Amino acid sequence: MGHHCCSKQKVKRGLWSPEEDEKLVKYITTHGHGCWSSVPKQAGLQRCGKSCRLRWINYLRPDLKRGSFSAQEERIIIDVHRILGNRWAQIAKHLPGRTDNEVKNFWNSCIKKKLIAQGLDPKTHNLIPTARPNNSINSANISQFHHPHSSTTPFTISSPNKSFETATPMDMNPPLVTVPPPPTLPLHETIPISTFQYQDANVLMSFKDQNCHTSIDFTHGSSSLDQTNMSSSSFHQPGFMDDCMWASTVEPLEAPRQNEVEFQQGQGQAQPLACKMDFDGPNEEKGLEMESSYNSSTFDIELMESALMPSGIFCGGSSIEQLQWDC
DNA sequence: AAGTGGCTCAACCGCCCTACC
DNA sequence: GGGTAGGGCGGTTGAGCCACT
Repeated sequence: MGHHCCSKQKVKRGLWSPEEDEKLVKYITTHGHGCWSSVPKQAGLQRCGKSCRLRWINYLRPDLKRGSFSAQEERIIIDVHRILGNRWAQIAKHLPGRTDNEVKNFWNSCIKKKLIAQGLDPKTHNLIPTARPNNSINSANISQFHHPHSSTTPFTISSPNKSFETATPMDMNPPLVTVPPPPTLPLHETIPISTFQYQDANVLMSFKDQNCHTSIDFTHGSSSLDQTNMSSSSFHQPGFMDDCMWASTVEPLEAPRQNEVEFQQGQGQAQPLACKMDFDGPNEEKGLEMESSYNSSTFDIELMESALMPSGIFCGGSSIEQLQWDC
């Protein structure tokens, strides 16, 4: 059964011929697509509007990048997928010229198998407990383990707080730096996550916790990230929240100021929470502190710095910090 | 040469969301 | 509020290709 937009008329299905492609390209480049359901008729095609849309988006668009994925693109897909999961359209937005379909196919045909071969669960990116990776992995080489696809990856575990680099053997969740719990676990703890340079950067954070209450303080040199534009309600909804964009404005202030964001999740299953914050501003050093109170058994924090740049995302040296507490 | 199985990827399917009436 | 259309997106399918037997 076809889509309701094309159920009324006879439509052709299957592969597109060069003639059909030519008709569609000619029409859209001169008229634009407008309403897709009217495109086939206007362009003289016996196709469903939806099919035209798909053909244009996935194949005929002039800004598409053809050819195989680069190592950097592969790394980006893996890193973003680890946070967002199978949200191909979202992942594809980080790869100029690539479509969600392309990313999805590449994942299913290539990356997924690579991860499995390395003993990693492609869904969680964690080590499969019973799996034995094909290649032996040195547990001390955390950065290499986490990003096995690129020796030149910009991601390094290089927290300014050296204690975070003291990792325990990676027998449970190898993609994360596991921090041994302190002898007496404090209910509240302030953790300096990282200090980094940024330029028009995003910070993408995900939380996977149980009954966790977290607040994050941003300090920003002589200016501040204004909290007033934040949609606070969306921060409290369970599940992934990549769309709760915090469109902060950076306003110069006379004195450093802190902003606090609170995340709270109710009882129940651990769920991934993610938020994305956009920062506009010049290169400046910014401190980021996280204060958390928790009573869960596991609490993962992941920070990723990226930059929206035409050549791709993710810039910076110590651009990712990952911590895990095992209480 | 023919058959088979695995792989890739373009295209479709079905569901969901939003806008509009 | 309910129905409908259009668009977006993730999952799935299947044609075509290739390597192997």
